[in-house]
Amino acid sequence: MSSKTSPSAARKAGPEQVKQSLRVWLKMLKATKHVEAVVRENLRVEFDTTLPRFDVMAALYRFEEGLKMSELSSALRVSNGNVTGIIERLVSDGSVLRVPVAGDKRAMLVRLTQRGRDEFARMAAAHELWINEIFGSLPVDVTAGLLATLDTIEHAQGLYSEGEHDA
Amino acid sequence: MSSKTSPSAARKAGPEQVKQSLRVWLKMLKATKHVEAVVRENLRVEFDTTLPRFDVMAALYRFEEGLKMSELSSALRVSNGNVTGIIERLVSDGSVLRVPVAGDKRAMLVRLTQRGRDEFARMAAAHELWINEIFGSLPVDVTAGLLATLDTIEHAQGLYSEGEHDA
DNA sequence: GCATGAAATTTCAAGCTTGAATAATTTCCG
DNA sequence: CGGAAATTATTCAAGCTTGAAATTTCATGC
Repeated sequence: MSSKTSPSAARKAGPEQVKQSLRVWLKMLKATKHVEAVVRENLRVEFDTTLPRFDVMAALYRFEEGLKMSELSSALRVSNGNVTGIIERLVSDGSVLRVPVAGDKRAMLVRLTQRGRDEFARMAAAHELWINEIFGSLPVDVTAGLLATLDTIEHAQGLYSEGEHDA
Repeated sequence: MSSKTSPSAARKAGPEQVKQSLRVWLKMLKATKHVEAVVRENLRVEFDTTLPRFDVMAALYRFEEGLKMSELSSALRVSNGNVTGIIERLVSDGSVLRVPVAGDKRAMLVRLTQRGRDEFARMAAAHELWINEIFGSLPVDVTAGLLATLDTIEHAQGLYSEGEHDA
């Protein structure tokens, strides 16, 4: 009768653990969305631009020599077609330049114009302050712990072969 | 000449702190996007649905009696017009029902159909497991610390009068 | 009753995002 | 060389998202 051996019981997640996981995730999501909303709003009001544009410019700022479309989309981890549209608008704004790649007629190199660089430098400076207004109040040991925990999350399940991590 | 008193120096954030804030934020954003991407992909592949739809259904699941469109959009913290489109699609899927509000011809109550409830229950169960796969490996004290830290972030700057917090 | 403003919702234009399909080019190999 | 496969980028349809404008209805005060 009592021969119930419950084979998978050892590795089974308790309902309490599942709930806690969910709770943490929802809070993390909420906090992230909150910060993102602040950044979006500030970008819109102070610089009349958007977060995706900002992200693209940030990537191009870092690679002065320019990036191929495919490099850009994989750096930002978004789809190819996505970047096409954003770059299009940045080009017509005069912030980004397209140059053909020597020796490969398929590829295009995109890079910031000087105007784009100046623009982004101003935005990045403001952005740093916005973020620091939110995160700057955390004690150093807390942010250190947060960094460590977030690292763990990223590597929690090696199911997805993450491409190159940017430094 | 040397009468520079630098009035704001006392409260000035050190460049090291700003950098650390930025580092934490970028990592938090990255981790959140990673988890979100997993959820989106799983919802798409296993249930042929989207995260926004899931979010709407989650809210409606919690309020069995239904919600007004305005209540729904403020619960999800998205724009009014946004919800309209999502509900439209959920209605034509047969997952959501619209009922007029007695005594107010402007308002509409939206609620899950039985089919919608069953659908969501299955999705929610799977969702819990996905999340637990990622967060379940964290030690209890770490998740506790994470929860506390995230709370601090939400309330770091009381610049925005947050509406009602959902429990 | 009636005007005036508030509230609830939809509509709209613009932009973001994805995954799939397409097109052009390059690379690999036989 | 010449064709199959891989790479690069764009196009496309569908859906999400926003803020603003428009619409309808309600509430208030006169």
